[in-house]
Amino acid sequence: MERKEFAAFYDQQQQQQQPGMFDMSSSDLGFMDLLGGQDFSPYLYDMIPQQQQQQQLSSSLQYQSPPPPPPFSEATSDLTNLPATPNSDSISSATSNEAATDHIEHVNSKITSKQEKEEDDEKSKQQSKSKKKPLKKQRAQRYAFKTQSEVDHLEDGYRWRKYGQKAVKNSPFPRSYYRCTSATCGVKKRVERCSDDPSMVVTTYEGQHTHLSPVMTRGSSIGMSQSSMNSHFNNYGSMMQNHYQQQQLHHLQQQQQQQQPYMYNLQTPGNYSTTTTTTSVSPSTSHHHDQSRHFSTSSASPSFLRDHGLLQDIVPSDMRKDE
DNA sequence: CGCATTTGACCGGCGC
DNA sequence: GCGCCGGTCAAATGCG
Repeated sequence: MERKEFAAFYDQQQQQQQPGMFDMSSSDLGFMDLLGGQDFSPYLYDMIPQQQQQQQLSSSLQYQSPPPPPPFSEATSDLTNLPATPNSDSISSATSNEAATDHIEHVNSKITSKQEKEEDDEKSKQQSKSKKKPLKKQRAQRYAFKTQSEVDHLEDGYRWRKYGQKAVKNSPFPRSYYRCTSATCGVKKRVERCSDDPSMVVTTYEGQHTHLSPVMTRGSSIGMSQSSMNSHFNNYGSMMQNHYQQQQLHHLQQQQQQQQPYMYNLQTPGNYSTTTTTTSVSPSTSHHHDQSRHFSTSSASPSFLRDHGLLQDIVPSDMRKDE
């Protein structure tokens, strides 16, 4: 249900047409595909159960969650160069409709060309803007997070410089563009508020940091003790790194098995939480597929993927004592 | 003073 | 070719 909402939201954001047209399975596909399926970018986003959301909203919780920083480039290795994921034909089997798929592919190609252009532009500018050959360049990896938050720009441990803001079509909320302030790091992120649900903030990361988070080496500024913040981000960073590797691993397995997308849940309980839960969620609320297939939560999975509640996200698996 | 933000201009892709 | 749109630039401004 939540994913459907998000897919519809994204659809509106992108094209303002056919809202609510996707069914569950195509929604899942659509989102994954739109945002990163082609270049094998795992997309993480919030999938808070609706009941829980409503509870949070009605109780007017000051609910903020720092979106997790993308993994460092070292963590991805050459797995990022995997071939494009063939998704539309293999996943949209059950109830997806072709119009949605076409639309998704269209938008996806749009994104591709845009990104290629941006990267080309950046290169050509750096090289004294002489001639620019449209070299095929690999897309930067992108990660989208949907987060319930009252503030637009969430702390994630990195320092960002805002370089633009644009009005979003059919949305009263603007989209902000940020770049990582680190000189050698070209990571960007976009932050926009969901027009359908103003309490939700969509953060899209593009690229991977080539450096450690500043809060790993310095203090933080969001009301935590330095030790707890360092602990949080260190653990979290390593978790995400592991997580990311696992995603890629499982993606490979999934491609071989059934090429199913996987979904994650990112949500943060509590006020300006210092914890972020990342749990596996079966795609399409798993109508017709073996849940363990999408994200190996079974015994075959690493221990950090087992359900330890919040603990699994805060304490690295090798520091926990599994009962 | 150095850095971050704001904001209008600009650019290129795309659809008509 | 034109207009729309998403994304970026960069000068002006703000702030500690």
